[in-house]
Parts: sequence; structure tokens; C-alpha cells
Amino acid sequence: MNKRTTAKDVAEAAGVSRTTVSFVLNNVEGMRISEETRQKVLDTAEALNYHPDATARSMVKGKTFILGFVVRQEPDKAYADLLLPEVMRGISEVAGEHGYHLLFKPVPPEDEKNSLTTLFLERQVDGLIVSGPLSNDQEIVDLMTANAPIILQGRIDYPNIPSVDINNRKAAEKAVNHLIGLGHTRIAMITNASLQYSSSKDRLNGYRRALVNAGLPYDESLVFYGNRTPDSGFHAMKQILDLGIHPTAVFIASDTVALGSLNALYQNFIRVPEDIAVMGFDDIPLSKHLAPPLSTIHIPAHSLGWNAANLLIKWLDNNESPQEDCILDTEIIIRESCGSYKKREENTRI
Amino acid sequence: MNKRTTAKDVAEAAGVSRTTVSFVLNNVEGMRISEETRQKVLDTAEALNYHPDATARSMVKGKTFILGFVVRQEPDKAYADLLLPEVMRGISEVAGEHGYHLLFKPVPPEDEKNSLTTLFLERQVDGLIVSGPLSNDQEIVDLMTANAPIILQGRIDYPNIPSVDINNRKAAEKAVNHLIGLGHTRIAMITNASLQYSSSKDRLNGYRRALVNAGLPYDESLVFYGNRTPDSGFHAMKQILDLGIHPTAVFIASDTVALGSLNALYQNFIRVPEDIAVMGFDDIPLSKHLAPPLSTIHIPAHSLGWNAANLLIKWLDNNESPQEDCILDTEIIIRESCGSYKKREENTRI
DNA sequence: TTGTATGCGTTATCAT
DNA sequence: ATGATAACGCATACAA
Repeated sequence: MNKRTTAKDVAEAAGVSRTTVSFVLNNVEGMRISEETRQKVLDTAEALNYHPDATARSMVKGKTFILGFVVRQEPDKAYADLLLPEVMRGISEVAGEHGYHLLFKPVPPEDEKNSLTTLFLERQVDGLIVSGPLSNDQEIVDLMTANAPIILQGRIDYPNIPSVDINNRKAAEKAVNHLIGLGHTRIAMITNASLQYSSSKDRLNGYRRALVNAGLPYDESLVFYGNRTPDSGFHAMKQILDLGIHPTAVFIASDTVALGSLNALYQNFIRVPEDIAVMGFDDIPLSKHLAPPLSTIHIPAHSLGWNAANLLIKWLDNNESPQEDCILDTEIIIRESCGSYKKREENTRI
Repeated sequence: MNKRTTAKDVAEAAGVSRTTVSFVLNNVEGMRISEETRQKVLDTAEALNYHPDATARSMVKGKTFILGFVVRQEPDKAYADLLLPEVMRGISEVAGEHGYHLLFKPVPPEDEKNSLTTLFLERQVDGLIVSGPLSNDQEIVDLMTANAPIILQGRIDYPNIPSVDINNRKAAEKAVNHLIGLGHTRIAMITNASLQYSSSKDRLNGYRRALVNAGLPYDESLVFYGNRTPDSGFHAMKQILDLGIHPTAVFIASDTVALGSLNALYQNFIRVPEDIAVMGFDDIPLSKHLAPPLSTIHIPAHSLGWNAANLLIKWLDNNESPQEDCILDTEIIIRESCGSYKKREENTRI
């Protein structure tokens, strides 16, 4: 239990003042310190294995150099999300380059004790990136008005909250249009999550709009609800299978949810895409490895995180709050689950 | 940019001393404070929306109340790992209950600047949970001897490093035995990662041991190498398919890697399990949803994280360093990819 | 029961 | 060029 070496120790060992040590170690400009002294300080610090105490530095700097990445979900769902790690990778890449660390935390909306507000007001973090907000997330609005540096990864029904997002409605529309273009007229949908989330609502709207634009009826009884988990997709798909007349295609607004749906299909000996076409959303990293590989909408998850982190850090370091939202492009990825990529030859034994 | 309210502000507003505020807010025993004063302080704090500054508290307490969860991998691989989120969930569950936050960071072994040592010596974290160490991870040894509270999630070739792990060798043996029991005699293996990682080495040893115990030859040309990614599994499987005589079964020491292997099989029209049996390892949450559902070894990932965090926090809070390793049980999960669960009826159209 | 004084390890402002 | 010294916000030993 040997004590930590402090700047004072270094100063004493080197025979200079603590100030000098600080100047040398922080490369303060303007202060012309003799090269000799400089070296001695550097050497002594090295020899004593000195590392400045981050807490003390935070104290005086008024910054923690920690970014909060907060997900508006229950922990079990947050950790089951297969796209989030990619976002996180984008964030931590930028964070690392700028000397920030990353604090990850699922904070469900109702949780009083572990709120966003607490996290920020207790100064655990300098700023927040909030993923998947509710449409009417009051706490976020409150924090914004309290001048908290906060970037949304998503969108809420309130103006002027800096956001990095995709256009969920358009992307969903694109997905469903593809199905329509393939000749499907009876297309079911499974949402990615409950409609209190703006992304869910927007994707549902995209689905509806695509139908209506194509002159197809929007039939609410063809809409089923996922909750971000494969299990929910499994159950939703079973409900679809219980329908009198099957749809010929399903748009599932989350690849993670689709995973369970595909399983339900598999278990019921329904072939994809021969018997039913499946269109996903998200392009989680493993979608291309599924059997069959899943056609889906690609979300630039890494880029989403990367941009959010950059905006936040610019805000923190240069006090420039973002003036406009950052909307990233999505891309439709045609693989095999809608049957349009290539007709798969009949199985051949090798 | 209104200034934060401090304990001093609360004291002034309530007409008491800062000490009293501190006593009330921290529920200090023994100090009998009049109920009246108590309430007034509480009310004022509430009214002023006072939140104690975590940094200042850390400063004086000598603790950051942050746990470091460090993965010994490149960021891209760390974030692609499908089992890690479960471990993390276990850790953060315990952390949250004890007032700790979680700092996640991939720290590849060679990285000089962002080392484990820096993280700890700069006091960014109070203690470390290190996932997937190399067999001979010198930095961990150094940190241990420097009395850093550190729990391994994995194992290294050095005694007395507290560890929470599974018995990788035995588990792999169990997996391969299952294949052998099914009558397979030519069984290939794809490792989960490079052999510098102890888990990879141990799983390979289990494979070899199962073969030898069954009187089967251990043939090095049947061992292929994954690197934690589906892509690596894809390529390894293609190499296997290029073999003159195919093995009838493959043991893949990581479900994540297996994902890519299954894709390679699918693309080559090779049926699982009819043409080749596939045994996985890890039981990542989506293994049961694959087509076909993957037989595998279940790792209690959540529990692994939960136990590691508990040991670490006990160490931190009560100064009790763990006296013995914590080895958790694995379980073999028989699903369909080895063909032994149930014979799947021939496809029926619905 | 409450107030006073000090320390935690830095950084930064001022003299020298 | 360098050395005191204040300040950051909180906790706590000690005094009153």
C-alpha cells in the first residue's frame, strides 16, 4: 500500500518547485525553462513513475473528460441491441483521440434515481449522447434548457435539440417500396419497438406511406409490435402465421427482432424467401451471415457515433454548440431474404 | 451558464454551516441533528436542486467510484464480440447497486499510451476487470504486484491473479465428446482466436484431449484459426471445404466465428447438419435463433460479469482481496446443428 | 448540536 | 526563470 507519487514528490526529488514541475509536464508555452531543469524534471517524473491524478485535474479544470453514452432502454434490452456496439465504437474512437473516456449506461425513462440529470448534475460526465429517446422525453428537454451539452442519437418532438440521426421514415419507405416493387401487395410489418420511441413511430409511418403511395391499403391488423428483442420477433411472427391469409412479405423494422421472426419461420418450415419475403432494418453486422442473408436497410452506425462524439467534443472543447442536425444517409441492401438478389439454385449436395 | 449550486450555497440559504449540510446529506450517524434543521437542509437542497460534485467527492474520498472494464483486443474486435455485452450487463448490474459506474475500454496489448497501467495510475478507475488476457500478459502481472485491484475474466500463466472464468479445456472437451458420441471420427476445429490468448489455447487443448481419449488421431492439418470475427470463420470454413476429404463435423470454438462458417456452408449449398455437423462455443444470445439453431457450449456470461464485479467491489469497499478463483460451470446445449436433437421433418409448405 | 479549520493533488495567478 | 499561494467542492477531525 505504498502511496502514490505526487507532483510534490517529483518536485522535491528534482529539487524544484511544484509549479515548475507542472509547467514542464504540461508543456506550458512562454515559460522559458532551462533545458537542464526541464530534463531533470522529466527524468525524475519518469523515474518515480509519476502519473498526474485525473481526479485532481478534473477538480481544477472543471471537467471530468468523460463522455456519457446513455441508452433510453432497460438494461437487458440495451445490452441485447446488436447495433449499439457499432455506435459505441464510433464514439469511443473519437473520444480516445481527444482524451475523453466513455461511460456507458442504460437509463430507462422512468428511473428516478439514476437519471440523466443526476449523471450530469453530479458531474460524472461532461456531456451526454443519448441514444433512442422517447418522442416526448421531458428530461432531455429539461437538461437542454439547463444548458447541458447533449447530443441526441435519435429525434424527439421538440425543436432545437442537436441530433445525429437517419431519416427513419424515408428509409422505411424505401424498404417497403422494394417489397412493393417485387409485386407484393399484402405486406405485414413488425415494429422495432414500442411506439413511444420516435424511431418506431417514424418507421411505421414510412411503411404506411409507402403503401398509400402505391395505392395499397394500410391495414392496421397487419401491424405487429416488436420490442427490440429476437423473442418479440418470434412471437410477432407467430401471430402473423396465425392470420387467416398470410401476407406474402413482412417488413421487420429491426434486424435483431427479425432474428426471432426468422426462427419462427424456420420452425414452422416456412421458407424464406420462397414462401414469404422478409425485409429487415439496421443491417446489424451479422445480417449478411444469416441463412438466408437478410435484405435490409443499412444504418451507418459507426458513423452515427463518430459524428455525435465529434459534435459533442467540439461543444465541450470549443464551446461551439451544433447549429444544425446531422442526418446521415441510409442504403438499401439487397441480399436474399426477399428473393430478388439471385434465384438460389436448388440445394445440391457437395 | 449559471454556476452550479454547491454545498456552501445550500448552507447559506438554509442558514446553517456547510458542515451541517454535509452531515444531513450524508446521513452521518451519531450526530444528533434537530429534526427541524434536518428538514430545512433537505428542503433547501431540493429547492436549489443541489447535487454533490462527484469529482470533489472523489478527491477527498480517494476513490473515483468507477470500475474499468477492459478488453484485451483491438476495438473493432471488442465491439464485434457478441458475448461481451452480457458480461458487461452483469458487471454494471452489480456496479450500479454499489454506486459505481462503468468505464468500458478496449486496450490491445501493445498499446503503450493507453495502457491498463495508465488507466489505473492516473486514477481514472478504482479497479479493473480485464477480459480475455493473453497467456503471458506482463502488464497485468506488473499491476498486480503494484497492488492494483484487478480481476481477470480469463486466466494467465501466472499464479495468484484473482480470476473469474470457466474451464475452457473441459468445456471444449465436452463439446467434442458430443461429436464423437454421434459417431464422427474426422472432426475439424476452428479456434476462437489466436493462440496467444489463454482461452484459445485451452479450448484447443480440450479438442485434442477429447480426440486422444477416444483413440482418435489428433491431426494438426484439421485445425484452423479464427480471430473472433464471423469473417474469420467464413475463411476458415472455406479452407476446410478445400480439403480433399471433408470432415463430417466441425468444432468451432466461438459462436461468433461460427456465424461466418455457417454462411460459408450455406453459400456452398452444404446442409447443416445433414452434410456436416457444427458444434459451437459460447452460446451467444442469438445462437438459438439461427437456422439451424446452433448446438453449443453455454457460458454463463452474465454471471461471469456479476461475479467479477462483486469480487472487485468487495475488494475496493472492504479491502478483501479474493482468495480463490471463481470457476463457473458451463453446460452443453444440444440444438439442431449437430443433428442430434430431433430429426427435422422434410420441409412442408404451409 | 453546530461551526471552524484543514487536506485532497492539481492548475493558474501573481510576484520575485 | 522560478517560487509562493489561492482556488476547485467536499468531507471530517476537532473545537465550541
